[in-house]
Amino acid sequence: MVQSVARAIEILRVLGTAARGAGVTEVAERIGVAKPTAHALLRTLEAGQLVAQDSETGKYRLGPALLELGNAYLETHELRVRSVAWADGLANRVGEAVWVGVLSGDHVLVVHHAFRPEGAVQILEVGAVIPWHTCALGKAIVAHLPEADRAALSRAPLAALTGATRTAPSALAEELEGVRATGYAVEDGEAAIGDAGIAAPVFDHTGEVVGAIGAIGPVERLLAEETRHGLAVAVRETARHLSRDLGAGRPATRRWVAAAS
Amino acid sequence: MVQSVARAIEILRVLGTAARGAGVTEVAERIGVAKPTAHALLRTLEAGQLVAQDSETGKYRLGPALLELGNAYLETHELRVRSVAWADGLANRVGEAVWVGVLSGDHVLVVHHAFRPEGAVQILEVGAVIPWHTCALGKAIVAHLPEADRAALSRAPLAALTGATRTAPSALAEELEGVRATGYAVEDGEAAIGDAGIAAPVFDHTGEVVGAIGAIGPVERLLAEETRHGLAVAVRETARHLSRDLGAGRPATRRWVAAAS
DNA sequence: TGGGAGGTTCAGTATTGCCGAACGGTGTTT
DNA sequence: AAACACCGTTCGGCAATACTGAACCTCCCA
Repeated sequence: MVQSVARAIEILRVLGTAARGAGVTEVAERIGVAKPTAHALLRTLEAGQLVAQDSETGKYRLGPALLELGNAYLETHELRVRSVAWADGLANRVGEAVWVGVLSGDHVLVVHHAFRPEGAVQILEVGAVIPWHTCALGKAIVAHLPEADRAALSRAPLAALTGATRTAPSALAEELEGVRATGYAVEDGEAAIGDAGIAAPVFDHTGEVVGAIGAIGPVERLLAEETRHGLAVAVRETARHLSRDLGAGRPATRRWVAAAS
Repeated sequence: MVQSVARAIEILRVLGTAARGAGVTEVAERIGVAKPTAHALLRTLEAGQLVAQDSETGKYRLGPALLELGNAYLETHELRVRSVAWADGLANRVGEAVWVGVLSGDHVLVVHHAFRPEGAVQILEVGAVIPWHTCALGKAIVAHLPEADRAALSRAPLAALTGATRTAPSALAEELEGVRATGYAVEDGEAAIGDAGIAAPVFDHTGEVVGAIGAIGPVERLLAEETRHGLAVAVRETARHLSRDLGAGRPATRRWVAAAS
């Protein structure tokens, strides 16, 4: 482990959460180093355009190179690249916005967002992060993780974002069991009031979950009795096709192939 | 300057250009360090999720945290935040896609993309980078940079992306003069054949250029004699309003206010 | 005009990161 | 089938390198 690099990464995290930027002194305090140390690290990051210094206030903020690197991450991301066509198709088929997400720590990271076909103004959510237990994507992924990983994630303290958020490990374990049985996960206002989601897991050629794909929208449209089932089927089918694209099929996931063909 | 951090940043750059990821040995060679050194740096970056290791091939690629940080950069970016509403308005007014960009080194970085209103499938270009001299956004920005910066950028070797790309410093200097005179810049198939752009500079409260906003689309629609002028006016007006939003007005940029009001 | 806060520079010290050599695994060649 | 070559990884010792305390400068505020 390289100490200075670890500290530099901490600095990026600090600047990412400090909306208006942060000064050398503040950064030094937050990461627990002397002021000149923080300064040297910041200058190095600045040279690489990972942070930028406000010419007036002297405060530091995140830099443009991060956006470039984030974009490069997306372009080299196997799941994301393959999912674009499938996500657009699904969005057109069900008439809702579609998200593709991966697990990053204990959060879900949205790596693709296909807009709702006849949508008005919609904001792009690529790059957004959501606690795994509050969204359908997260539950679909975690339900299919190896036992050990799943247990670790369920043990950690789970925040309640709305009154509907489930935080009890036992209730979640039960719900994940249901996800494995039906092949899809549902969220009903657990991350934001009124928003719902239906998502299914995506596997790669080793048979491990690599992410999930799902539809997002208002509770009224997504979870209405008459549409809900059809939507779940469409999402699940798309997830299977996408998994096949990624090479899933033979070893641990034969059942998917059998069901899809 | 912290050596190890600078090297870590180099590694990110290397991984960003290596489409299929890179191994320890390759990374070590590219940045000119011993194999164990590269390994230690990679492990540290991996702990911070800035890179991820492929569990099978052992190769390293960029990690999800970069997308999160890139997103955080966008959300704290003054110009980007303020431009969202103006860009959408402009896109609706002129019926074309609208980009907002900033200068990052000698490239333009797209920080916002408003889709064309009645557009079919459009891919999102946020995070994309384009050489400054091949796009309208870049020319609009560079034309209004301080003399010294402008000279430095024009001196550097300029790549030709299409047959229409202007690379001669003298021709560019003349064009930039024209940009300053008219208040907007034009691109005609200089980055990609058939694509055109019209952009105007955006200033902040200090009177310095911070970026540019412009319309993008096929040459036939954008540069047709009958629409071209109206489009230029709309773009320029939007840029002025956006500049005012950022506090531009009194000191060095009085002329903009006078013209706009 | 004085005080204080914040960003920046400097020089010394020992902590820390770097390298050479060696290990274990995998895929390829002979 | 055995030997080879390649790659990611680990270890230990040396010294280069990065961290710290103290001081400087500038700007802002009282």
